[in-house]
Amino acid sequence: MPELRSIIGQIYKNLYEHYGPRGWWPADSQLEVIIGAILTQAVAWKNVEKAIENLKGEGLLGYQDLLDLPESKLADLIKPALYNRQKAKKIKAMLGFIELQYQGQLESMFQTPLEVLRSQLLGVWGIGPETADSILLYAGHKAIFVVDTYTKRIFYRLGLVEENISYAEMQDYIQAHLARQVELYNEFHALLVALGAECCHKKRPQCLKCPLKNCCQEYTLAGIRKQEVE
DNA sequence: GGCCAGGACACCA
DNA sequence: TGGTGTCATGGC
Repeated sequence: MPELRSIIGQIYKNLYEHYGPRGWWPADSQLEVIIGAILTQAVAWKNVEKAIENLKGEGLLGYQDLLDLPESKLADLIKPALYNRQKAKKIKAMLGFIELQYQGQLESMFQTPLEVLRSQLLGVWGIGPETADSILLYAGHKAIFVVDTYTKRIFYRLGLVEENISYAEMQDYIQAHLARQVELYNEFHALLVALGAECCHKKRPQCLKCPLKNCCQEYTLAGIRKQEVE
């Protein structure tokens, strides 16, 4: 266990003791991480698994296979992941970027300095901050924290941040309180997702089994009107 | 059968 | 800059 400080460290510790190591990202290759990061946009991971299985089942999760695959066929295969036509377009845009900028070489891409590559990724159509950071952390092993809906919701309900905190602010907050280590960022994000998926749903503000203990009581203290909770 | 699930983009004021 | 509509499947 790395040295931890502040309340963030305590949250990490509680979650780690409750869930154990998550072993993220659930993928067999860097390319699979990239595809999964796009597919999971606005969707729980369980929806993505079937789409990934479809691609694997057809033997189409290789770089050149995906590059050659017609967009419409790709859209059909990833249907279970929701917004499939848009996501097919996004995957194609990402592959086009890798092809054009790095001649299809992921190793070369991930040798690019973090801030430079992040900026490039954000320039690709369909790649926003969370998707870019997921790719950088989980495929590129770069020390950057991935913020998602769960992260904001959990820290808001703990009374630590504003409800409408921006992506960059939330990321700065975490990174300022947690040592810049790839393994730490990897595990913490995965643990927050585990908690979020289990009990911090949007319309279920109260949860009796939360391993963070009383975070939902804090939720009422964080400025939420009581009738919205009850 | 309705509702909800790890975003990102376009468009508008 | 911030709010809103759009995308559009599958499981509970």
